[in-house]
Amino acid sequence: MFELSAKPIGLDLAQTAKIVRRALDDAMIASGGSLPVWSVLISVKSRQFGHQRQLAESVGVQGATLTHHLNAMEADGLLTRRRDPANRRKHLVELTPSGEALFLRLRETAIAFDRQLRAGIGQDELELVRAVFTRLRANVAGENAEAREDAEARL
Amino acid sequence: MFELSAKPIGLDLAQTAKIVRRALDDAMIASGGSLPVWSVLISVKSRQFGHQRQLAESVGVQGATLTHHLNAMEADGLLTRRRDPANRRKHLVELTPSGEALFLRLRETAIAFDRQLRAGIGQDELELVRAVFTRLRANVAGENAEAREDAEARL
DNA sequence: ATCTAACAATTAGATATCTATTAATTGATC
DNA sequence: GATCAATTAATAGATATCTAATTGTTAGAT
Repeated sequence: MFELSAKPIGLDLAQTAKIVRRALDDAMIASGGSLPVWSVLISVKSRQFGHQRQLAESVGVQGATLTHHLNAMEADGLLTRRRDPANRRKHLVELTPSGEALFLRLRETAIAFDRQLRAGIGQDELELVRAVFTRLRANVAGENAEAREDAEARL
Repeated sequence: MFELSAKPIGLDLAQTAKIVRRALDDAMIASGGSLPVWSVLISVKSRQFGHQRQLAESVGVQGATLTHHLNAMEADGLLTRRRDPANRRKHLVELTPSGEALFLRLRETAIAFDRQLRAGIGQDELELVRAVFTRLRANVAGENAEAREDAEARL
């Protein structure tokens, strides 16, 4: 209609991701957490003694966003932060027993959600989708570089 | 490791969507708009004389979020809102010449972005990915219904 | 030893989104 | 015709995210 493909793949991707993310968030809330809380919990568990910089990357948010969630989770008694004695710029993040318990509960929810999510989709199809995802990310990485050059050119 | 598949498809979906969305937003900003602005512009153009309720659905946000963007875009002189004489509860949203001009500019950006995004991906692969997206949405729709029942059961 | 650059986390301020509530209008029923 | 329910948009208040600036700490250079 506007010379755009009937439905740009980026639009389909965004809408699907929004629906799925929302559903997972709902499920996590019903289990006493939230999607960001689950992301932080699994990242902390996956790399014991991780510092916040690594942690933020693992969660997939900026450092400031992580600080925000850690504040809330520390206030809720899910984790503790203390200075790394070896390098006092760094904070060591560790789960409390309460945090461990919530991790276990949310893990069940995540497993059930993932099972439901991939129902009726073959392993080969999933592999192909993952490959396309990889290509999509690579394609916009190039796009980004161009946009950055454009922006710099205007300075 | 935690009995979750190496990388849940939902996680891959979310991360890819975030990267692509961000890249498109950057491109739109470089062209003098933003992703939400582009979404509103194309939705308004697609359904001339649309009311806000339909418009919000088309954009994929809640009514309150649309109001927020319309306020900003009206302040920027991109569109006008006026009462529908036939039903004064409804507002008619229309683009100004400035809004039309921005639409044309951002359309170029969107077309270029979509071309870049799907580079090196075959039509058959895209079809399969779309089919998987449809299945993912259907799968979480069921999940949602269950969560809702759970929530109600607890009241 | 001091000074400067780099690094880690936090804070401040902005945007985008949501749900719940309110205000205005319409239509239907008594 | 008055009242009550439904509809539409706006507002209020919350959460999640970002970038930019700030604070404290470390390491390297002179």
